[in-house]
Amino acid sequence: MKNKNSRLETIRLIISEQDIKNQEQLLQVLNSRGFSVTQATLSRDLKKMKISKVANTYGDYLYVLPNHALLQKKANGLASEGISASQPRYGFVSLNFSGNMIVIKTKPGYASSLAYDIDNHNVPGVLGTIAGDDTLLMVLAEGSNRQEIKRLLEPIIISL
Amino acid sequence: MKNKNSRLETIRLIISEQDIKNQEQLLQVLNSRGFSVTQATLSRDLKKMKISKVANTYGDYLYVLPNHALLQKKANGLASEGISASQPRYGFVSLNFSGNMIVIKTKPGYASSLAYDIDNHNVPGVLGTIAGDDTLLMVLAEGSNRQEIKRLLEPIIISL
DNA sequence: CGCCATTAGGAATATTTATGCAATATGAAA
DNA sequence: TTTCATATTGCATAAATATTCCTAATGGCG
Repeated sequence: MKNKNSRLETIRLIISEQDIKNQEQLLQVLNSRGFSVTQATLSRDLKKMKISKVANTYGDYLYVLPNHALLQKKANGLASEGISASQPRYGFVSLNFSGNMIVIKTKPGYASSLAYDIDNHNVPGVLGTIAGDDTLLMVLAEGSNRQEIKRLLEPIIISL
Repeated sequence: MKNKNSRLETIRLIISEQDIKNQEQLLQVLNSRGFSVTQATLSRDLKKMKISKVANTYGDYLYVLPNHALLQKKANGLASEGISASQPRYGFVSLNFSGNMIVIKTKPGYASSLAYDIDNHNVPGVLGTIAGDDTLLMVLAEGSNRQEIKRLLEPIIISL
């Protein structure tokens, strides 16, 4: 049962882990993980997360997460002002500032969904994000206060 | 009326030129171009070409070609320090400076083709670009003049 | 030519997804 | 707490898309 956010997060995980070809199937999987909702709710959930169905090489249409990045990068920031998660969400690993940028490392595959969530929160001072597979690059507005941005990001990354 | 292949090609063209949100709408456009078919045929056509519907930044689900790089549209709008499209009809959404970088936001799927184009123009002062799905990051040479760079970029963005 | 296999496509229908409405829950403000 | 606003969700149904079934048209090939 749990709450909506954990359901959304679970949906993202399921979508990225296995081939889901319709909402009925997604419903089954969610049930097996303790979530009980109707197809109507799933339709709304998917729309909210901008999830869509695209064809794979075999022509099967499967649900996929949005904002899949085309590039992967590696970062090597310094860590004096970073965050380390106690109860990491989204496979969060680390966060470091470098110049007017933030580099967030995640477990493989998690970067884009975290980027999606950060984008959705419209954090002031964050001009944009680019996500690879396990690295998320955020560009900050000039004059941004690092502590302030960190304070705003922390609940998004860690909470729940 | 013509043959199937020219219809398929026309569909591809329409999809990449305008925002099509359902098969009914596509049907209208095809009619206006002299093709007369039913929704059933369109469904088959779209499947054959692996076309799918994905959400744009505003949450509207639109048909897109399987290869995002094929999306080529035109950009309009430009502005003061940065450039921003007040009513973004094309891929370009906004441009902002931050330190020695520029962040360009585009509609989903457009960033990489814009990056490609900018790279090809060898704009002096632009060291390199990296693109995600809807965000393009450009790294500028130190001491670059913003107005100068903007002046060089504008025609590229607008003429896309 | 006649015969068969293949392809294309319409009409009707099935399947899948989205939504209007109403009920309940949650949260904020007084 | 009470009240008002907003969010969440299910149910029923609408809308959108896919498919089944059938007919025609086409192209070898003997």
